[in-house]
Amino acid sequence: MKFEPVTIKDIGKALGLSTSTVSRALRGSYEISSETKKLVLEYAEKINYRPNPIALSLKERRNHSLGIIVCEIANNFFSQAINGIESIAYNRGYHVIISQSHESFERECVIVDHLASRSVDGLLVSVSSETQDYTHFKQLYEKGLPIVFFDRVANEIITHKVIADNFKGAYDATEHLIKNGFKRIAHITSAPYLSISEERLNGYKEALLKNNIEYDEKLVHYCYHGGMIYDEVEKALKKIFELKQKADALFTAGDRITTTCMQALQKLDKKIPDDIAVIGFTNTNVAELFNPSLSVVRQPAFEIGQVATELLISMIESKRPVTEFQSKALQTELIIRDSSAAIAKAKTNS
Amino acid sequence: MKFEPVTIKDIGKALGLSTSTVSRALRGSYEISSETKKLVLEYAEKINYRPNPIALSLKERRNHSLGIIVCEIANNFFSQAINGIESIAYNRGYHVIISQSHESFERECVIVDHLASRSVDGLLVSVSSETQDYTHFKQLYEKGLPIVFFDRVANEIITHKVIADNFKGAYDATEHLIKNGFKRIAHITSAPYLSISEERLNGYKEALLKNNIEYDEKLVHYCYHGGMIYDEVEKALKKIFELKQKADALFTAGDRITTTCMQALQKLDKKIPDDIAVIGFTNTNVAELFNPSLSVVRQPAFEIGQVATELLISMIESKRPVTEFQSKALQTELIIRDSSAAIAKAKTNS
DNA sequence: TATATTTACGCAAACGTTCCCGATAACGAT
DNA sequence: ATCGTTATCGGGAACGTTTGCGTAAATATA
Repeated sequence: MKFEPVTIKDIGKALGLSTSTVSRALRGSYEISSETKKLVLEYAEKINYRPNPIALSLKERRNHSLGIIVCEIANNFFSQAINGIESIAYNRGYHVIISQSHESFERECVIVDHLASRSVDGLLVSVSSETQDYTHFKQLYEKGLPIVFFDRVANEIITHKVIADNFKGAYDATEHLIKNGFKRIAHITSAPYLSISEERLNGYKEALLKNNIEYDEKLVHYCYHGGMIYDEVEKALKKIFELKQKADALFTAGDRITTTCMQALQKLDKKIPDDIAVIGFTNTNVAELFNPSLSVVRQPAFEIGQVATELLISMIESKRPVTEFQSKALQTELIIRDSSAAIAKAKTNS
Repeated sequence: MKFEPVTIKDIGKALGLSTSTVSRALRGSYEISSETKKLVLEYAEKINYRPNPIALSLKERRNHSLGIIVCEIANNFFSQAINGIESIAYNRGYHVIISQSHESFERECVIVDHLASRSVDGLLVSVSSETQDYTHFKQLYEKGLPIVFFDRVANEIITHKVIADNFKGAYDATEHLIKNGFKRIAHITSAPYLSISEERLNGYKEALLKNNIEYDEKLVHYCYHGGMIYDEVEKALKKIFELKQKADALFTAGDRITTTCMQALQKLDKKIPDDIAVIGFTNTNVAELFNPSLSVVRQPAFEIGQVATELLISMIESKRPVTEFQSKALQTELIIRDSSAAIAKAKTNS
């Protein structure tokens, strides 16, 4: 099928004008007589003329579109972040092109190559859980393609970064468990080299330290696929339950990891919070419907998307090369529900 | 910031060749000597040349990109459908541009206008819950822009359509409730003029009819914003509970409506399934974590996205105008859990 | 009346690519 | 020696738009 749109040339031919005159008339240039302008405008309206954005892109060497790279759309945090991105982008006249790495480094490379070869003006990136090497981003970035990282950032690339305050979120969650009497707190997180994993692990450690609980690395497990693979999560949980010194609580770091853990715990027939208390990073909006209702660390995903997009667009539209970069950390929200409630035994201790 | 990419012209200049020769060499044309080819290829590789997709689009008058219009990404059904769309699109060399109508007719019109003005080769659409007028689609479609509808379709436009078998899905869900002893089955659905609402309502009615239960329109409520507005859902529920002849079960038609209903029921302190049994259309993957675990009608969202995309691409790439159109209905899956369990009282009846 | 200024428009280049036409040279066939 | 082939490459138009420059006519100024 072919889609035959009307061009500025067609208008010129129909009205006996040159393309330049038509172009200027449409843009309201002062050097076109008002009658001609009116003529052109009316005719353009009549035949429903729309300028060809591709031709414009070629001419202006930009696209008015932003590329987004995330691991997965079907993830509460990212879908909310994308909403934030979109809300800003559309107001500023930018399209948004979303790609999913599906937590694969290889796919991420392909996407970056594909996307960035001049079909977008800038990139909003949350790296895949497999990504340890950032040269594919670095190359483009050094060539002048604006990139802003959010959530999972590449620390070695000097640009704007927008994250949740993962350290504090993890600290608060862990301390909340401690305050409720739990002492053996397991931690299941994503790949260790991810920025978010490190930040959250540090928050977890710091809370233990401040409360005089020894850090035990046997309680920490990494899911290299960010919770996307059920077996990986179940294995981690099983190891935790096999410990001689039993764990009494679990802090999960990641949207997908949290929900997958809940599923695995259900399958393993563990009672929450009696067998194990749970709190986790997640942006699901149905946490209160869970059995038991789920305590969560909620990230300001929408705002993160917004802030990142504003920074990216400011980079794109900046005349001079940008030299000052921001790293923003937005506050998380600790929402206490039943899954982390102090158990009877623990309560008597407090 | 500016992004200065290397062009075919740069290669030509560096190698003392014309742009045409370089172009042909890169495409492996037979009329270029193998030495020249090798020279060009190696140099292109060295400086990491990438063809400018915008220039190609202008020349070939196509974009290799598909526009997606859905109400909301943060919706299990749509995010899964988009995954299906993407899986096909990327394999066929198409980009995907996602836009959200947020259930607003006005926004939908703006998006269609913006997207379709030649920045995409085709459109995959699930209309907003406010949409009753399809002229914005019809205009573009008649001009030759390929459009495939999925989920919420525009029946008056003759093109490919891909949906779940909503009639059967609703029929099965309703009949399941009836078989479990429920007789006063309420139905909360989206806007009445949406294709999915009508199809699901008909399935619901048919199941009642086949089982000799009178249809009572007082039991049916429409949420014109597809469950996105909490109050709308709560109001519908309250009306149902105010009925003299009490409802004993609820069948919800829509991802967002189902989860919002669950939240409202919790807030209204209703016990499921004792006060009211629940089954609903939803693609959430945490239904078994709910309290109680939620019985659902699950749509093959991923496959719907895939099939729709294949049909769209076949339209785009068809040489001759397409005249034969398909309407595919994929089977839903009924997953029984506790929220629709026969209650003790009902059980004795059976 | 001669010149300067304004008004209103057209020409053509440019963005990066492809591809139709030629053009040139080498070479074998006549 | 002439011609037709073949191999190899370049010129230039085209895709749709913007924009610097040129220029004709109309008007104002001297």
